[in-house]
Amino acid sequence: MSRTYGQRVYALVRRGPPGSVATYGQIAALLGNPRAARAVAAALRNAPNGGRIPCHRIVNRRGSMAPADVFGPGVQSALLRGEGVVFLPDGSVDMRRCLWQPQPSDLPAQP
DNA sequence: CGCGTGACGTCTC
DNA sequence: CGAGACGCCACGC
Repeated sequence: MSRTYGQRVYALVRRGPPGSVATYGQIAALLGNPRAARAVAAALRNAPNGGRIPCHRIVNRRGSMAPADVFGPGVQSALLRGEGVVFLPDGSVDMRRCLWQPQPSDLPAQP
């Protein structure tokens, strides 16, 4: 089945555990293209929330989250806080502590 | 069917 | 070390 880039992104994002966050570039790199961070964002932008995709766990490389217009005013930060994500005084996520570290076992099997 | 835009990141000068 | 250009995918017009 020809899976679109978004489908692969969704599958990987779904593996992200609560309390941890991942970056666009990280997902793209895991897919094999570290320069496809924008593609990840494009896919998540149209990600079907009905598919239970924790798109709110994806933040940028600096730990800043997407504009409030995307999810809502302070919604993403509230969701992350509810999961136990640690925030820094400047309002960004503490990547040093909450960055998702995927193990080989958590990654999809290699065809 | 083609161009421009957008939740980004890496590479090059 | 800083700024600029390119790359990737999906969607709207």
